[in-house]
Amino acid sequence: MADTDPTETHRSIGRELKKGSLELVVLSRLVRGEAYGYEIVSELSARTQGVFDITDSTLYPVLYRLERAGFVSIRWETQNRGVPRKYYQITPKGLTELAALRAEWSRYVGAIQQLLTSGD
Amino acid sequence: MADTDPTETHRSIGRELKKGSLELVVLSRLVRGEAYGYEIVSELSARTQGVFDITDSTLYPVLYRLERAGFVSIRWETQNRGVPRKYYQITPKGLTELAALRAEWSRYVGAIQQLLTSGD
DNA sequence: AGCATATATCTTGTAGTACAAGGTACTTGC
DNA sequence: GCAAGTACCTTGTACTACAAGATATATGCT
Repeated sequence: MADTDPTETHRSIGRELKKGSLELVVLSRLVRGEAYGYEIVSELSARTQGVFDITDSTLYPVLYRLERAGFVSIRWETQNRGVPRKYYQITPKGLTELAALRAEWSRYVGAIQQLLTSGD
Repeated sequence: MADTDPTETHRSIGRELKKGSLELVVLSRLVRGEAYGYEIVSELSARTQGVFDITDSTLYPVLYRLERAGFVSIRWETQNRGVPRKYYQITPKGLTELAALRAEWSRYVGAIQQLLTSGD
């Protein structure tokens, strides 16, 4: 077993940081207007200069969760040219959730900031 | 199967938010001086007014990970009165890691902030 | 003495999650 | 024809926070 790799200290920090904030980010995007999955993936990476870099196999389960909870609604667009697209829109319930997530995020970031700058 | 609970939307948001930032928080605490597990648990909750609330069964695996990676060192203190305490100190390697985690955290928070305030 | 409570550590099992890897379907360019 | 890009979805894996429980020592109460 290759269990004693000295270089295997912290495989990927950012991976775990995304947990819990993905819903917030996606819902926040949908406030600006409807969008489809593939669009969101490439947009997030571009807008954050690659910091928030996710794959489609990460996003689709997120969208499915949001849909199942009633935070987004779906509209299929089978256009003449190209693969059919599944457009997602934020619902009133989703807007409420977004406000809660924003508050939670602020509280959490504030708490960590307080811990990091504890010059006590 | 109780799978269709309407009230089961987002069990606990904060739970997932902690992932990836626990190492940062713990190492940051140890810069102020050595501490033992039970102490850290109660201190974090108090310092953040209950926002960053973890249990000991969450912290101990974290400390074990940090120790295994060489980011903290251990000193047992078997005093006359009370249960023996396991004191943790941050190592030079841990200080380097802390700097990296701080940078990663800043980048990540900055990226999200940018996404949330995109008035475009 | 007996027993609950607080301190302090550790282990096991569970649910949730990001992501790699792969699959399907349609369209355009070579 | 066929590779590459777009766009969707599924399965399996590694990691994680945490509940639940176990263990040991000391103090307070009856």
